[in-house]
Amino acid sequence: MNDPPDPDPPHVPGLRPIRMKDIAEQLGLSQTTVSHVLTGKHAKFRISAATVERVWALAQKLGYRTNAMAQAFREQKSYAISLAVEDLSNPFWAGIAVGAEREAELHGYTLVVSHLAGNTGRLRRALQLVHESRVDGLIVSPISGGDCDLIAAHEQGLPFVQIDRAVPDLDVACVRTDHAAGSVLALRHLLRHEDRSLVYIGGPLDIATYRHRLDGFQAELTRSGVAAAAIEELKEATPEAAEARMVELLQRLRGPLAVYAANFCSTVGTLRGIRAAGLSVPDEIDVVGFDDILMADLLRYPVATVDQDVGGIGREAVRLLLQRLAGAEVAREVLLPPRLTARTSDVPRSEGRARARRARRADGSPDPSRQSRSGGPGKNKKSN
Amino acid sequence: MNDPPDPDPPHVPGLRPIRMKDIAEQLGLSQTTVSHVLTGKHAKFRISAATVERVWALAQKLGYRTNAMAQAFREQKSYAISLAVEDLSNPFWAGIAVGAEREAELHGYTLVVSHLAGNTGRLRRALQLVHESRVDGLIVSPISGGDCDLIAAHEQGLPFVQIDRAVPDLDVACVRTDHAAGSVLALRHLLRHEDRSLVYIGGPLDIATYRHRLDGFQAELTRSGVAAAAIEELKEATPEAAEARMVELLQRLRGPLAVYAANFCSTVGTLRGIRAAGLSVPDEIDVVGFDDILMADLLRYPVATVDQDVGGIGREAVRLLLQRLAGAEVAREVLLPPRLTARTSDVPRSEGRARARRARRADGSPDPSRQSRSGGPGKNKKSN
DNA sequence: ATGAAAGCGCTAACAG
DNA sequence: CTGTTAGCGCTTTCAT
Repeated sequence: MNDPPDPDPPHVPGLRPIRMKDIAEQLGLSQTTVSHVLTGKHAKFRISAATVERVWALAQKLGYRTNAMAQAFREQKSYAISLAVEDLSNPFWAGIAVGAEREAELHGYTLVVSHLAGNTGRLRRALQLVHESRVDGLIVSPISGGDCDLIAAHEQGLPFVQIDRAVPDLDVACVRTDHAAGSVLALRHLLRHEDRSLVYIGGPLDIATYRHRLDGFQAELTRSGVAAAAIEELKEATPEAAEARMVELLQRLRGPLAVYAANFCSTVGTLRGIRAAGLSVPDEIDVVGFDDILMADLLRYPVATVDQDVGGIGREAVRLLLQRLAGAEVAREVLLPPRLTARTSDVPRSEGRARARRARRADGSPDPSRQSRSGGPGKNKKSN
Repeated sequence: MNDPPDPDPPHVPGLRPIRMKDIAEQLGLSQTTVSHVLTGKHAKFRISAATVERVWALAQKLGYRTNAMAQAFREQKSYAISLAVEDLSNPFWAGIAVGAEREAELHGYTLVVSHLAGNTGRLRRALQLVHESRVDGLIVSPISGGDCDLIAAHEQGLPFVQIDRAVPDLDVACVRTDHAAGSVLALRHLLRHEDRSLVYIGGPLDIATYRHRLDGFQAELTRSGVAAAAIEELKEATPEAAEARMVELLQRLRGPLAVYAANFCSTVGTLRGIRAAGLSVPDEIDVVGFDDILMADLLRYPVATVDQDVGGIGREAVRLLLQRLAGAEVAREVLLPPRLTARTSDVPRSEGRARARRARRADGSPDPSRQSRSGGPGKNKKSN
């Protein structure tokens, strides 16, 4: 329509992005030369400094942006990776996403997220993204029922890495917390008091995660030459189950206890059971939980927790995936060390205050304090 | 290298995806015809049923997948949108991401996430993604210091929508909770007892969100013909500030109270202050908080909360963005109604149990109960 | 030191 | 009903 009356469009805002061709034409150069300059290969092609300068200047003036779609098409690389997790709204997975996004960005990659919600259909769609080259590779946390899909995907050579959980007998890298090491931390912490009966309470042992935690606990017991008063396996990892079991346990067991509640829900249930029994933590019963996730801050229970390096899981998963995309052989398993966070009193101070800050809402207001804790990308705001 | 000795590769797994051309050649058809069939336009072009069938069969057999990059390049549409939020690891934003991802997927779009962490550099990179056509549009929650970047982006015609917060005087759609309506819910709930002094405690009023909440509260006060005993504006929205204020308040005010703690941190602080004073909720003091976010479940405080429809914010933001990308005029502001969740006792039951389930870790174990609550996409698992 | 040309996989306008 | 052709923006030989 109105093409002829528009022979010199300097920078009309939303209309038609600038292409290399545009720059070339206005400069009386070939598009090739512009490409050489703009992709930083002017040295290699010995473009004259003057030309380089002119191209740069005009590109700047016109607001040239490389067209990522054309580039992706040309190179057959989308520069995007996908993260498919069970439940993005869960702080555990969200933390992984944060770490992954950070690392991906560092390498010029974009992070696409998929919320699987236990749905194998969604898992298949996530795998599709790779097949369709919408993303170059996938980071996935295996969900129940999806094992065969992942096995098939691997046979087709589809590039992915697993996180948190590994499909049995599948030769694909997995990044997760070293749960056994976490149990070692927990036990050593509990062993700082003498003469306490040791209790382990955790989730069902057919789940590999819980198996690892108990194994680590028992191995360290052996090494320490001590015995546990009770090993409690819950049939269901819920606060209710843990609370019930704890109440029951407190009737059986005498004397001061040291409890390792080996997962989040067990921790909550354990604390409730203890409170219901009218006992105090940590004076009468000491508790170490697993996974922090805001809880300790909000409840202000003086419990120590074994915290997973969720950001690290995301970060390492991305690194592994990118290595694999680059054709390198990668580790079969990457274990990240957890850390133990001790909390001393009911009154938040120092570290406690830092944690409180993480739960605070900013909502547009400047955040006065902003320094990383332990390298993790886990700064939080906005909780109202 | 070994190209000649491989003239007929049926479906070698990871090697070279099948193109339309491959199908066309093997069938002695033109690539165009294959395209017509595979894109479902065979009716329009009146392709013979036999041909359609042959193409379909071979595509199936060869495992043809449309190459999204080529398609994106051709159509100049990436079929990806970006969600840039302050802090992905915060359940509020993560919930929005879940809702957004669901809606995006429904429309064949992919969701790219960016974790801004209050960093304007990251915001600019998020805007870059659109400039570079890596994504078609952006959903962004304005962060402090980023207003000018967003204003500039809008002037350049870059397609985006805002969530939760709106840059003042910027004519760009914003999707957020109807905070004022939330306050109405809160006040009506508190007014169910007679003879209670009403207290409002909330964050600083230079933040629009908190302003809206107080405005809604006061408007409803007027409509109800009642007066508040105290309107408390905290300088900082932290649990510590709220607790201190509450302690102070409890010394000043006599008689049964009904408190509206208008944001999450205020709620936590308020409850702590009340507990510190040895008073009981809700018998001596009734409390309505703002934003659920696991708290009520873990703390089992019998407080009601005004909960935001976080999934809905994500969903509507995507809808608006896609409409705008389709060239439609869109609403300037979309307000989502919050809902009030009442909790009656200390013992979790019915709804309480459903909430508990959300906080539970599945980790590979099958999830027995799986039905949506109130249309929101917020099924949760994995918290250990 | 610069340019011409081909092609990545797909779609669409236009012929037959 | 099916095929020919051109082109999306960019990179990359290969010439000059």
